[in-house]
Amino acid sequence: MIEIPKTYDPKEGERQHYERWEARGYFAPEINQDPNAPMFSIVIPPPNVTGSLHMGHALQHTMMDVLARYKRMSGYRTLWLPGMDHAGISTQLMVTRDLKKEGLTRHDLGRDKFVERVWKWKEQYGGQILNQMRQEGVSVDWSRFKFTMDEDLSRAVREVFVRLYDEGLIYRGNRIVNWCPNDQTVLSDLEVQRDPQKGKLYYLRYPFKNRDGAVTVATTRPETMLGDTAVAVNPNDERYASLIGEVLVLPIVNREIPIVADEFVESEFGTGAVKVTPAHDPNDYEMGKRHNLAEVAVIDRFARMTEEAGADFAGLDRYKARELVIEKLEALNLLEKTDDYEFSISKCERCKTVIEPLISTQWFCRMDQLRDLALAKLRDEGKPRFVPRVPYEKVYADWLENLRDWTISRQLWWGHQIPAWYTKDGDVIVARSVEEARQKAGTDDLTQDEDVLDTWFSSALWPFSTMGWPDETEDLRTFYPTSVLITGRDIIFLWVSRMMMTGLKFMGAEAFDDVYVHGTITDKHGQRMSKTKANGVDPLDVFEKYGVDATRLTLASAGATDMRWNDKHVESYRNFANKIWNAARFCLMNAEGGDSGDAPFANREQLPLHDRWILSRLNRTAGAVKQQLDTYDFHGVVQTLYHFFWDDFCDWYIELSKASVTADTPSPDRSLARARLFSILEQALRLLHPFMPYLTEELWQKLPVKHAMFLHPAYRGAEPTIMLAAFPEEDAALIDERAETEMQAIIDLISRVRNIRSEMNIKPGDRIQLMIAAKADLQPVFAASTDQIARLTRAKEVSVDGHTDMPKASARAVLAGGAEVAVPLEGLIDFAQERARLVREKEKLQKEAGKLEAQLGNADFVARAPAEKVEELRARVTDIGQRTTALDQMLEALS
RNA sequence: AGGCGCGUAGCUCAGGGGUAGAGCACUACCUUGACACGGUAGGGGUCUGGGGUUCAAAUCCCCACGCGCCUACCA
Repeated sequence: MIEIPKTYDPKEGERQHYERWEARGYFAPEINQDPNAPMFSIVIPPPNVTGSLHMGHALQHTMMDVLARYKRMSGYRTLWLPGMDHAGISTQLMVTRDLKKEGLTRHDLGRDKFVERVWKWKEQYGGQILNQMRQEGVSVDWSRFKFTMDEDLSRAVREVFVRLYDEGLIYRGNRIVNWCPNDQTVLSDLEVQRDPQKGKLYYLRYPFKNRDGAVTVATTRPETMLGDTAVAVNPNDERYASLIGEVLVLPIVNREIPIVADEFVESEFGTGAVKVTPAHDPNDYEMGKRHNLAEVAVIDRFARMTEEAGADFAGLDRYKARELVIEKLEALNLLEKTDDYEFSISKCERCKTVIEPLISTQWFCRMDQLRDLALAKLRDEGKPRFVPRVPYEKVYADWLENLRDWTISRQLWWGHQIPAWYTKDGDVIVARSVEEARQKAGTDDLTQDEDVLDTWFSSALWPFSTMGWPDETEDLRTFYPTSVLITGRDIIFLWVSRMMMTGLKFMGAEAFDDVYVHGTITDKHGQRMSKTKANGVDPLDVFEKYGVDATRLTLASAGATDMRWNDKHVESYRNFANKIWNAARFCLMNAEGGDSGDAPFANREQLPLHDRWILSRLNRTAGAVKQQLDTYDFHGVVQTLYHFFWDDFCDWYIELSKASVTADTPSPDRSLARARLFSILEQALRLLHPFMPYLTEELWQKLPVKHAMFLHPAYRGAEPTIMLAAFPEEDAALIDERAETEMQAIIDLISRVRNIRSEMNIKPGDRIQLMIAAKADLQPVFAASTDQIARLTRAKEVSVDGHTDMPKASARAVLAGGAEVAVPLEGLIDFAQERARLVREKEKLQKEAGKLEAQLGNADFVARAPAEKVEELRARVTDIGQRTTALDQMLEALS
């Protein structure tokens, strides 16, 4: 007898097991000794160096770990590659904030010192998430850990940059961009968020130069009028048709500007005439290009007015300038009116500062060729396969279709400095290194471009840069393309699509076969968890309270849909973990003799029903689990495992085995029963392991079984651990329909008797007598199980025959299929109560029969529904009829 | 403004043309030799509303309402 505590304490094993797994190299693909093993690989979406573990991480890490462990146990050469992202802007902001506390700016330090400081910060605080990840139990290969700023990854970045530049896909240009006046850098469209905003719509009058009157334009940003170089109207707008080509005098600045015609203008909006500020609005910029308009920059990089805005304005903040413009226009009687107006405004995703569109020289990446590669892959091969396919495949494709050039330079110091150098004459040399640049330029007198690359540029190369590209490494040959990417929907554009494009371009193959897009964990009100709202739940707290395994089950069961977080969920899975613990506890308490014999389920035909049944259920479960894992049905697979373990194994199999297992005297039968119990438990633990790594390892190690025997052949010789044991596969030969049907009859019978006990208020300690009447086919089934039936219904006597004459004073029930059971209750039965119970029973049946008969009475149904459907209904009606008749007889007997 | 998703038991969610499901919560009984983080038996839903297709709709289609997300060049 092996004694373990009554309650599972998750903390005990968590650290210890993880350290052992890691130390022994179980996470590395090299543990697999089968040269022909199939491959499975995942690269982790690298968390930001500034980050700490949140629910989103815990969710996706759980899912990745489930898959990695499942595949590893199934004999796949499995690589889950971990890493971290340098997170350009976020990290630079973090360190800048630190400096501010010391009263310093980054400029006080200078670039080199600042970057040095960021590295130091990274060593000290960065990557705390990595230790938190260890707690989650993630089976990542830490020996392959990568950081996006590692030298090898930086080399890949430069290589890609040079190749794209040489092909003309990367270029430097002067264009309107999103500028963050706070972070002092350009941002890509994807790093800008649109927020609804309550503001005003100002109607400004611009007088004609050569005639009386004025044209009124509407704007939300009157301060930009100082930079206007035209007014545009729709060419089909009759109101303005005759005015096209006329000249207006821009108030305050007194610049002469033309009225131009452009399709872009919506006649219905405002006055149908639009002021055009090419230097400060993306649309106006495009219009300016179309009409050859001057670009007058009136706002600078600090969102202050420039000299160009005029002496009264120069140096003013953009919002102060707005007030002054309005003031001046009012004085000139050129402000027609002001309306309240709600619109959306672009903000910096990081610091929430309002973006200022500016014309600036930046590096851009042309996306057309890359986009076409990705679209062709999707169209021709259906790759990547999105799960769920709807809506993500369409979202992905639509975005690609409308892709515009990507602004890849950033005015930051933390990141990959752009591998471009300038000669004194201003020639641009793009090269892999300064040496190469010097060689190309023929001079040493070069200055490197100050800017760094968008963080997502290096992320885009992640699946192959981490595996050694541009070298042709063994890892690339083995693990690329990766098997699946697990990610949230917020980075499909920022990251997923870009990895796909660069993978196709530089590896000639998709970055991953499948993309699984998981749901979002929200707070109980359905709100996104966020730091600013302070509504987040810290996964580490949850681990502490309920254990890692329970948390993992909760997260896995969320699947692809959003889930409102509630500790109750984790609590129920904590209870499940405890249930598993105690089922094992029962087995271990009855361990003696259970380790005898390696094939406890031999001679299958002679096995007791419950043994054949549990084998069938186990194999069915294994089949379902495989099918569900292979289709990323995380929610489904958790349900499957939960119900198999709790309902089938605990509620029925253990209970049905108890008589044999707990027999007082040792016997071959007892040993065999114990061995069978261990066998099922052992396999169940293996099925559960990908989800509950700690608990299953803890228990598996305690089982009195020959552990090495269960290792997957690919790991033969390894120190036994459940994480390298073979994942149970369905053996179709062990699926036993007959056993399941017969077992169902017994379960029904027991449930009905228990129902009688409960409804008739029979005291738990009272032993009852059971009389079962069954047809010839079921008689032997019940007869063979009378001991177990007696045990589970607390009966002292069970008889089975064809048609017993039931005593009048008995509570009775009729089972599906026609078997009847009676519980004689001489002196105990309350006839009125029993009648009421039977009437309720009958009413239920009649309600169902009513529906069925109505359907069968419908000629159309009988004529058009599939014949087997009609047959099925008829059979059900017949069955209900028989049971009703039986109930009537019972009622009659009671009257 | 468009696109998409969702609306199922008090709560959180599965399911998805043919007998409405789970967990939690609730009721009653039970400390039965694994587990009260447990056992047994129950109660509870006209599957948001309205139309349509069909022999049959919670499920498919249309409309409405409510909620959420994404995309966007209406100043």
